[in-house]
Amino acid sequence: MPARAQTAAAAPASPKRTAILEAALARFAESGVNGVAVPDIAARAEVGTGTIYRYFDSKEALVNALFQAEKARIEGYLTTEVAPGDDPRAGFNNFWQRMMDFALENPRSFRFLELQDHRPYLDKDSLALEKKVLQRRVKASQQLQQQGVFRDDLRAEIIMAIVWGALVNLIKAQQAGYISLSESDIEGARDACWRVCAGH
Amino acid sequence: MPARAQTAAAAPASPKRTAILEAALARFAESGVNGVAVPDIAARAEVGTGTIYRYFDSKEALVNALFQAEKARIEGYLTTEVAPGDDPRAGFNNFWQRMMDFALENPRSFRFLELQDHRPYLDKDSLALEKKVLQRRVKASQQLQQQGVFRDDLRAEIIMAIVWGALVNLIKAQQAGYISLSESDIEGARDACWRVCAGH
Amino acid sequence: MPARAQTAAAAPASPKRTAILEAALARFAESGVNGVAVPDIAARAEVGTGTIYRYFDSKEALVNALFQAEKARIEGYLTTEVAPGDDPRAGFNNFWQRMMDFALENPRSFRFLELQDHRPYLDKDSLALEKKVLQRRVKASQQLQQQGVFRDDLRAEIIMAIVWGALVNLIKAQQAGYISLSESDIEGARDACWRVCAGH
Amino acid sequence: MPARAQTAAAAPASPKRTAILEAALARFAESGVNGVAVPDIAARAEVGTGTIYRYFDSKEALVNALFQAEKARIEGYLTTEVAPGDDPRAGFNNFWQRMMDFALENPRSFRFLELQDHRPYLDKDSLALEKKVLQRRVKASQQLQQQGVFRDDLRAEIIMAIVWGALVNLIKAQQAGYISLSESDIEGARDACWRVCAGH
DNA sequence: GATGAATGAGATTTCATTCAT
DNA sequence: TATGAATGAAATCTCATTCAT
Repeated sequence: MPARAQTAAAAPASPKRTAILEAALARFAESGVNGVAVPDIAARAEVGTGTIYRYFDSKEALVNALFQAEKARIEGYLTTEVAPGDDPRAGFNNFWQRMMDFALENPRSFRFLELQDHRPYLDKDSLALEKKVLQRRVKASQQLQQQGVFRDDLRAEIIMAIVWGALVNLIKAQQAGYISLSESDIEGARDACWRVCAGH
Repeated sequence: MPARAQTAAAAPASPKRTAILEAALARFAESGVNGVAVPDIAARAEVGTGTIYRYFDSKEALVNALFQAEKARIEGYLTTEVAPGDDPRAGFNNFWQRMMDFALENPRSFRFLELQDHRPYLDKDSLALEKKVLQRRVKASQQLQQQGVFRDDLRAEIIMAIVWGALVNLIKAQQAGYISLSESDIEGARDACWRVCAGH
Repeated sequence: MPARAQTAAAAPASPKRTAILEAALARFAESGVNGVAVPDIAARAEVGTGTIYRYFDSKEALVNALFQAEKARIEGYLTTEVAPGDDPRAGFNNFWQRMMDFALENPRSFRFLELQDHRPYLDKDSLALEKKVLQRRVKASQQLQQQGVFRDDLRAEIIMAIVWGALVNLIKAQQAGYISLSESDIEGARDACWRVCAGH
Repeated sequence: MPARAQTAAAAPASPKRTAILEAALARFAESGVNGVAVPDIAARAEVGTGTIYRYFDSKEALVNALFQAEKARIEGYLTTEVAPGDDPRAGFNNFWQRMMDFALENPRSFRFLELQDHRPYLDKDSLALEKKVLQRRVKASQQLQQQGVFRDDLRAEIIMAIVWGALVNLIKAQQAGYISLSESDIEGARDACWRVCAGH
């Protein structure tokens, strides 16, 4: 059996299960979790309504499984092994570009994760996962501070919150049609955020 | 205290109406728009269910009235007359502090506005108001660019999106309990964002 | 105190009471009893909602009072003293014309009485009144049979049901816009109904 | 037995759908459309409340479907092919008898159709159907006039309105318990109505 | 007496979930 | 295992009636 990216919950992959998760993502991204009825998802996944309940205990469970899967997906996309000698600035640029690429290639995933209406559905595991992901990012920032790359007059959590908030808001503004990001906009924003992180 | 903007919709204030809006804000901030039934709001406002429908045509209309009122409130809070000779850096610091104060004093308002699950309820007026508010902020940024205060190698929309996104995410992280912002955190974050805006 | 036409229930006349009954008639004729809310009637009568409940115990009581008043009105309109020597054919023509005139002059009264959606509201008194009115008409037919004017191979009730049904349906068809009744249509219909009643 | 007209709306028959329509007819005939709540119908049909909404978009849609079905049913019952050589008087007698039979066999259908409180619910299709049915009857009368069977000093619409009004009122009076129709009453009424139609 | 804002029981409708096939 | 028709609890909304002013 091939090694498989660990999905958050130990859940057997299967074509139907995958189809359901994809359909749910598509519909949730369009209309929000509350705006989508379970039979809608079934129709989009081309399975029977009851089949969804064979793979997920409830709509809530489906939302959580999807949340955890997408959270894992974006994390997998963003995470890179950093070798000791790598140029930190190039690493930051790389991270920035990956995130932009992810949002461009997976707009539905991005929308679903940033749409906040799944929040009342999230269970302990999902919330724990979210916390873990945040902590991992904070830890990375702290390392960069210790290496003298990031300025240390600002707590790592604060740096992270600023950069992540900026990044997410740029993408949301673009998806909402408020702005359109050119290559140079993206680079300019990236450099501006670098000024947030990096010392004088 | 900042000048208060005129309440968005031309609706006669009345104690019951006010109580309903307050109750709705409290409940929506807690559980999301979709997680709150109209009788819940009525109970919290200590009015009959039917009374809500005397003041608002529907739950949707209530959400829109609340959205517009809170949007106007935060705008009123943030907006200041800028005299030509004012120090731009002090103005930025002032803006930053006002926003932090607003979030501290009106956590429910902030949560409601940033909770995205009202989006499917928003009508043309609400969306237009949101756009107007954004445009006003962009215009302010453009002026600062023209005055040579903000760097001009980054479009004003981009600057705005970064700073606003950062600000909102800091507050959300605090409200979610992920971080706790001290005075110096707030000042540090403010200065970091100033580095986003201001030239070299 | 002036002599006053006996309203079915012993109810004190008063300007407000009259205004309420008129408003109710107007609105019921437009939208049906079920399609009209009590505050609508109050608005049309230019009185407070509560005032209606000073004059009538309930919406049901109002419907009954109106039913009885209008039933009495149409009866008063149709009833004539018949002197022994009067020409029976002229009497019939007269009755026919009165009914047509009534429907023309009081379209709302006619519509309300023929609209059937008040039926579930009617109380014992209203139903008794309706029965009494019918019996009076049957009795008149019987007298005409005894006088040899109406044919006696058909029970008086049957004759009445036919003529009244025809008359009402003609007026309803006109009010619904299905037909438009000219003078000669009315006379032709009258003569056709005379053929129902009169012998050989 | 008369040829049955195609069910008005192109809706797939199904046991549940049929049960719902039957239950609705029974309850509406008893208490009027406004006097019956949807769960009442569901209980009578022995289905869940939600099931009604699987088959009909709304209570209004259910009323219209029922109206159209019953209108089609009575039309199918009344309509016969007339061969050129048929005796017109026998045809009239036959029509009369069919209508009486229908009312006897389908008292609820008759009551529902004559109860006017469905009127505010009727949609364009239902009103168009009603008009079509009326026009068909008028046309039949006109043909009889052209054949010299019906007198031509009275417009066909007027003849129809009289005869139909008489017929309906007889049945209503019987259903209301005001009169009881014997065989000879029915024949006498029929012959009286023939005198309305037929010449000289 | 007159008012009309307030009420809450009850109506219509939705949708997450079940279960017979 | 897969299905989707059926369900009924719960949501939104209406309106006859009350009662403090």
